[in-house]
Amino acid sequence: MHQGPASKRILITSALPYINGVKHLGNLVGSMLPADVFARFMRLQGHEVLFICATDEHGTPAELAALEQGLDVATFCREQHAVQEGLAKRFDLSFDHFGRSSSPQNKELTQYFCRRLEANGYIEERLTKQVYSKTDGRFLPDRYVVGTCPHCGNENARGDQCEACTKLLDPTDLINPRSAVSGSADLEVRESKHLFLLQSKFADRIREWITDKNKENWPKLVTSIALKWLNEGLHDRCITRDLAWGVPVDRPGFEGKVFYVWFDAPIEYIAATKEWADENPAANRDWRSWWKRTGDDTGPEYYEFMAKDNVPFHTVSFPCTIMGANEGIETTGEKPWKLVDYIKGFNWLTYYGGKFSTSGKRGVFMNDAIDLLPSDYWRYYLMANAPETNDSSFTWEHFAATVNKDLADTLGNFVNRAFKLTEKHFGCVVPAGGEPGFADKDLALQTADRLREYERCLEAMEFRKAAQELKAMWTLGNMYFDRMQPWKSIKEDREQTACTLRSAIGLVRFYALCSYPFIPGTSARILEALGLRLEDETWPDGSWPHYGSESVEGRDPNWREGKVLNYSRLVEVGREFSIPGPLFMKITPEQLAEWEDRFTGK
RNA sequence: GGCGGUGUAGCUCAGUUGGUUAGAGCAGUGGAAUCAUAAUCCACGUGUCCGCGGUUCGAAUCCGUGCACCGCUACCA
Repeated sequence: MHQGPASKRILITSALPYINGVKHLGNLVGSMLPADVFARFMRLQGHEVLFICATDEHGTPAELAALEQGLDVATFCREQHAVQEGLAKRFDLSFDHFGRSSSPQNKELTQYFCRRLEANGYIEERLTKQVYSKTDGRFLPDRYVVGTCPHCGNENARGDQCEACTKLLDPTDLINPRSAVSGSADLEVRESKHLFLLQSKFADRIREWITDKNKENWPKLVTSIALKWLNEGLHDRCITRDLAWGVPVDRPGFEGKVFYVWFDAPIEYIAATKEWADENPAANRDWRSWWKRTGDDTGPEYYEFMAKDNVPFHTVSFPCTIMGANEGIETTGEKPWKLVDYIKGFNWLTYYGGKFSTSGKRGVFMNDAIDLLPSDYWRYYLMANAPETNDSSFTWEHFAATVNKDLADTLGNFVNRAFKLTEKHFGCVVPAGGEPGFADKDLALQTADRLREYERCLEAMEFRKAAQELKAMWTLGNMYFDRMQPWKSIKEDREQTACTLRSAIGLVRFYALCSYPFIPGTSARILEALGLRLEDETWPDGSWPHYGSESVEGRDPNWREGKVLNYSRLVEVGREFSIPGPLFMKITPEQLAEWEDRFTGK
């Protein structure tokens, strides 16, 4: 892939999947997958992209999951990281680096940010009271203390809230409190010293930042969640915990304490970039250049992808960390750290209208999905139905219908009929002869309009609409076939038919490239059938063979220089191809029934 | 309890600042075609825009209210 002259630097991060267990399709479509589609689009356009993700490894759930499996937490995390990295590969998630929040780099940077914040007066020591379980030998987060609700008598109320009567609770409100970890009732309240980040001091600055002009094109979901937090009043936030697993607090009197997972997790975006640089010293990767503003220049464009549960931490908490650390940073000879330029937030993907649930094993998980079907099936379906402006519902019926109709029947079948028909009459060689006529130019113009809209949608990260445009472009190929009827014209005009089939094969190459962000595996298969390599390809634009303005001018009010591609010249005459066979297998009614049954929906 | 979101065609969803006969895809019905994975293409929408009330020349859109579902409520992440 070539880097164009107008090349931009684009930093993309996906919300970090939590280490605890395999992620489900909702997690995938909410951050990692759309970020990947965007990264692939931008790379193919010739921009310099750095795409960062990592596992979020700290926190109580990781410790407890390790305990349950009889592993020490470090081993557990190492294993689970490998599992998630393997799944990311199988879904063709093209991270430049898939890091770990437990890395030394993150330890170093987390401690650094805390020091910067303290230097600027944003850190305060406070005494807190917390429940300690002697049997478990640990402090318990509020919701890991269970007992009888004083309001409704529910015997399994959690220490933060009773789920039966929805009343908010303190762990000390509970009658007969016990540990959710061991069931032990041997609990006591102990005092503990902790660090607080004085977020309340940032309220005005965060509000100003979130409401400035540049945020007007952010998803409404994102700004409204941020404003909700601001309107409720920013609380100072405890950023340390009495746990063994995490980034240690490097401060006298804080031995045995670690930073709160939500403090160190976003910093891992930066730390993972350093991991990426450190893993290949010979490449001289300048990780700071991705995270620093440089003089008047604001540095790279930075995009974050996440589901709505993550939005507060990326619109409020992490920006506080960055803003607080940046104060007076010039005096240390350092440049300021970058704030995010665009947050793409997603709603929930539901499973038959209900919640995907890891603990309840409800829904479809990445490992199960990828064992059933190749990644492109999932990638296309999920992005075409991404929960962008609203929650959206996964059902097996809908999934099967989409795969069968769009991928197998519209795209797969078009590619197959183009290859098969050419083979039948000319062999597996791109045929010579003929000249494009009215219908060819009509196809080119219509496709150009679709392509322009498709590009606009992808740039704007409107993935659902982008998928619609993509499918519409595939349909134009089928329409072209039905209009030209090469199976009929071959009997009267072999030259003209050669041109038609050559154009169809040109369309095939075109589809391989423009579909690449969504279905990279299929793109690769198509290009391979044509004897082409992705590394040599570019986004279909003016550098591709196109009609000169005189050819179509006067007929088209939407004429745009260099964008109306001449499909009869997209693949050169005489090039040999192979027939890849069906690109997509249809999902049968039997499979559908079996999967619905196995993944207990409804 | 508080806050927020959602409720649009059988299904999944779009509907920019209120502006003519409310949209797309799928499903369904009819037709054309037969190169292809029985795949394609064309045509076809009488929808109390959740209910009620209000503002307005005009409301799916704004306001009030009721109902239903969902989420968050800061120590799960």
